[in-house]
Amino acid sequence: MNARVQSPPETQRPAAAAPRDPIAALDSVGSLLHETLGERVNGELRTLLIAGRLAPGDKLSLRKVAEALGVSMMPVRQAVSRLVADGALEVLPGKAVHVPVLSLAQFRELTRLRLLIEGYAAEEAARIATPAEIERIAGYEAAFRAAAAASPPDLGGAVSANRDLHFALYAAVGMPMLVETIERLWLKAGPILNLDMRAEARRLDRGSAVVQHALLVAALRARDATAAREALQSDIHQAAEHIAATGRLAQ
Amino acid sequence: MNARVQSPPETQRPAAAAPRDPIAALDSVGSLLHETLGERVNGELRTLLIAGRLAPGDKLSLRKVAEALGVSMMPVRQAVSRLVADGALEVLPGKAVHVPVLSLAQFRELTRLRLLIEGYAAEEAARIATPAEIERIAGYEAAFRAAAAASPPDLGGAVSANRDLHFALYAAVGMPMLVETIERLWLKAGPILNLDMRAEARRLDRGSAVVQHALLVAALRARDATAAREALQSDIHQAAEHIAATGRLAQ
DNA sequence: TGTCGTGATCTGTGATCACAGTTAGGTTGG
DNA sequence: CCAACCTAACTGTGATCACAGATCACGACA
Repeated sequence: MNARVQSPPETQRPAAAAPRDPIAALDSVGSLLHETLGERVNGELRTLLIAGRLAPGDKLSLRKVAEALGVSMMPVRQAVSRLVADGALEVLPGKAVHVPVLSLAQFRELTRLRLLIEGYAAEEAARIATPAEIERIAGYEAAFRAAAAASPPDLGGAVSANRDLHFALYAAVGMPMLVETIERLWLKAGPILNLDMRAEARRLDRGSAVVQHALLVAALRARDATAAREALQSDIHQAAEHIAATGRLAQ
Repeated sequence: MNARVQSPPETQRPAAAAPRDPIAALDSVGSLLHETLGERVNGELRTLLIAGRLAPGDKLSLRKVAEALGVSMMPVRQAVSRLVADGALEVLPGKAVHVPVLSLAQFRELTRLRLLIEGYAAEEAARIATPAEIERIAGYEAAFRAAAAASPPDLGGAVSANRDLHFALYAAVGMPMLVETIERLWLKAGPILNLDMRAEARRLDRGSAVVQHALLVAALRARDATAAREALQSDIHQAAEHIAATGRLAQ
């Protein structure tokens, strides 16, 4: 059933006398196009969830999703399994898989975790992000501001820019597992947060997110870790308070 | 493909005139025995990983695992899918699924995340754990100490007691998503940490874990959040340094 | 003796079918 | 007109089969 660590990888290709062999140049590509169908479906559903295109309580049928995406039921099953493991989807025995409906307590817990982990990420990013990464983040900040200021507000664009802004920040920390952890939290929060942002222009008009994003970028440029953390935490906190106030949560 | 939020759940059972029906008392149980085969396999593999019974680099075959557990390949596929989503297993196209071999950098990142999140959990637990929960944790601490002091040391018992101790602490915080997040980190770290603890008695002899565990329990009883966090972080830090010193990590 | 080629075997992936349980809609009886 | 039942459709789960790619070992050639 199991075997100990096999031969080390450096013995894979025999040492050739040629200074440059074309084989070695080829095997760097090709790793990306080996994307399995299940992973593609997984990415598709993941995007829908984070973007708030799937609302809490929405029901999905494996067969319907499979038909809509032009694949069989198997890849969908694999994708849904992974999302259920992440808590992004739920499946009760005998019932259809559905997007979980968070209770107020669960949403509050989710927000506490986001404040802790994403706050830490902002702190670290302010310390070690490269100038290029900071400017990239600033670009998304500008895009978000523009989407919010447009009339009528570009809600879909704001959702995308907001996501890009945050994850560019987290990626700048250089901790892939941290990014994965945060993405898991977004998968759970996305359906509520972004469905709301997509539905209501008021939150964008008030501009609290715009303000905090600007403060964040300024803190990054000033290498002020504390200010960066506080700006990001304020962004999360204010959005969460807005959601909690709508009373759209269960219980 | 999707439908809006359906009828609220309070309409599920028609309002009966009877003050107490035995049916309502029964449907609280039964959720546990409705365990699918895939979940059982998932739990089985998860236990093996956290306990360090599967070493980094170990290869698993879907068919072999299925045969060993007496089920078909399908439940194993589902379980492996979930564990791959958690990063606890890896599957390269065309190759067998295997336990990931962490690089030193990845292990350091994992440790940083554990210090942040589990440290936070210890802090909160010191604040809100009930006396009963603290005594439960103290019981596991005693079991760990006894396993470490035995001659020869009860390595398997120490691994179990250590796991029970930590997760009793985290459960006391009352944040299920926090526990899930931590469990995901343990799934990745377990194969290295506990394989080592299982193999080498020296770490138990030196007793650094015993000391930190005792400090942790004392801090919990004193409601000293800072001391609890520091004791837990020292426990994690010292174990991680020990692992890093062995040089068993890749690259 | 060393090295390359080649075929059998094993790998995960995907599709299709069968089944038990639930859901929803239509119909019947009051 | 309303409620209860009953049937037909739909749900996820599990099993079985087919397939392309990778691995490994044996054998032939230099």
